[in-house]
Amino acid sequence: MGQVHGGIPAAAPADYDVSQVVGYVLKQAATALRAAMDTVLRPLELSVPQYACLELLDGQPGLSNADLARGAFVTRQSMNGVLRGLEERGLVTRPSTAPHGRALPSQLTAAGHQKLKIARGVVREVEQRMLAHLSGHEQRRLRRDLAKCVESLESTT
Amino acid sequence: MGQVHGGIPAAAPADYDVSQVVGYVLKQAATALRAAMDTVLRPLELSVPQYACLELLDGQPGLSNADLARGAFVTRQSMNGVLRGLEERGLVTRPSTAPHGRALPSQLTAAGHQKLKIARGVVREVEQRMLAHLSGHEQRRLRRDLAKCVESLESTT
DNA sequence: CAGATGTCAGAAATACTGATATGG
DNA sequence: CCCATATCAGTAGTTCTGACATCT
Repeated sequence: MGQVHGGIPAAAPADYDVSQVVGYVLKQAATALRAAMDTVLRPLELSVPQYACLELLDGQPGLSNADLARGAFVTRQSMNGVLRGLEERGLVTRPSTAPHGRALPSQLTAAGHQKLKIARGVVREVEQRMLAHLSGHEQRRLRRDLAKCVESLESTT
Repeated sequence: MGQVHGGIPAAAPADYDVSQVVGYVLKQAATALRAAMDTVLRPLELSVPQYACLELLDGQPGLSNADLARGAFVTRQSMNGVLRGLEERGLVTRPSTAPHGRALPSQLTAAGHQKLKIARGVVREVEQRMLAHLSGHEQRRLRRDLAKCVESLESTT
């Protein structure tokens, strides 16, 4: 029936085409990336937040639940569930008592590192497919422009 | 405690900084935009999917539920709920019987147009804030690059 | 028949809100 | 006191999955 994407609307006045709005395309890209990551991570029994959690812990061991939640763009409650799942499967360890404040610094186990290594491989393939038609320079430029958008949004929010 | 964003990790080997990955920044930007839109739409009693629905129906009157779901990047089930909410509030009309196939083409009411006019204003402000530090050329370039990413992801999926 | 659509149902993950308690 | 953290509870919106009927 009706076509959402692409060219010329049927009977609409050409005053405002949503698909030409940067924010719309941004959402579209993020959704497509999420779906693609989900597809390749599913065989590994990893959700996107779970993968993000492993990646964050690899880069910065000892992050707290709140840190991980911010880094994976989910709530603390959701990250708590994610962390428990990873802990049950032996990919992550958490101390039962807080060594310093209330924060429980998590760590990757050997199995966690191994799992991440595989996951990172398939996710990198997705990323490379996404950026296939962009040169190295264009990729860095895109990352920089997106970072500018984030900075602008977070400044006066 | 630990810092996720920004500079140099504390004790980690500098082999893979997640915050430098395009996909990560893409997700970050989409999340920030979503949050900002949510903030300004809340006083209007509109969720982001509801606003997207109004915007899509304004651009292409008569879109079906499935069309709207694809355009707003939600499932048909979710869009069904969104549509019912908008219908109850008199912003959208849907025929009770399908004029052609099974599709029920929705339309904006006068109240819907009025609501959209206000919502579009505040959303545009958010968008402009997001793009404040990008020139017109850079904005078009960003949109084009993001569209390339979408195309690449959707091609071989 | 295949394909798209609308609808319903259940399970799961997530978000939002509020509350409580602990530690810096 | 203020703030960040961890945790629990309830509500709600969303996704996913599967299923079924209708129409082209």
